[in-house]
Amino acid sequence: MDIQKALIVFDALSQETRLLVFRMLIEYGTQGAPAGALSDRLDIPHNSLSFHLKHMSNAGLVLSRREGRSIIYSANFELFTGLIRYMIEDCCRVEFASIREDRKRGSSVIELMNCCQPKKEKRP
Amino acid sequence: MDIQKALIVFDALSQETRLLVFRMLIEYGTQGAPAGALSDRLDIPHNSLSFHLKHMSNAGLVLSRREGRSIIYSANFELFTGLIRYMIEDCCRVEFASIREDRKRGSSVIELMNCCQPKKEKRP
DNA sequence: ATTATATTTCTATATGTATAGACATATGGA
DNA sequence: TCCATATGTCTATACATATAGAAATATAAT
Repeated sequence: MDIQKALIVFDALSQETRLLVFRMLIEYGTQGAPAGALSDRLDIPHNSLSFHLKHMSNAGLVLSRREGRSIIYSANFELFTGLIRYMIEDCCRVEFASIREDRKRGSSVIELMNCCQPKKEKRP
Repeated sequence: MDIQKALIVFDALSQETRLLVFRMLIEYGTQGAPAGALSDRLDIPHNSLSFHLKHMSNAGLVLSRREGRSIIYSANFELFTGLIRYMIEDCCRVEFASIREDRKRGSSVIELMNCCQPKKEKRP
């Protein structure tokens, strides 16, 4: 993940309909759900939803496949976790967040500090 | 962090100038940097930068304080880590990411699964 | 083949956003 | 007070985006 890709993904996540769709797709897991189910559940006209799904698809945030008459969309978890890694590695300081690989478990372990309000020092 | 707040922060991060500014502010740590330093280093007219700093400030992504003639901006790390927590808690499945509190260390520990091939990049 | 279903594409329109010049405000120093 | 410095606000403009009706495409069922 580089900054250009991160911008595209942040943009895809910065619109209410799209974030709602993404969260809903997460419920459906890797199996995904047809566009119509999302359209019905979110009460969004099918053509408007199609516009946003295309936007998310271009950003790589969702994957799609045809099954009969339906097109099944699913969340791209790998891209999403890639964005989280980018945020830790490129947009955080070690004092606030660190990341290390746990190869045995095949995972990245992130430690996020519970920083209180950054202390403002008063000048005499 | 709720969905409305997350949308505002994603939006603030979805524009190149703003993401560059945020990353630069992270370099400066909690101490921050005056608007002019950012304007100079990024070669952006001061009024354009002011527009984006105001945008980021409204989103809560940066904090500011006056020091003499300068206005010092700093990254709001707490908000940023709050967004990461939101992404894990509300936008991920347990199969792909989990979060737990380590109260002794005062931190949240996130485990991100490497869905496919583990990709590791070192920060400079 | 014809029709119904599922979704996308086309189109127009309304709204939001980024940019930068010109001007305004706030502070500190001479 | 006057001036330079640092930053913000106003304004116009160009560009991007969201929305939804209408039409088009692809598939399945009859």
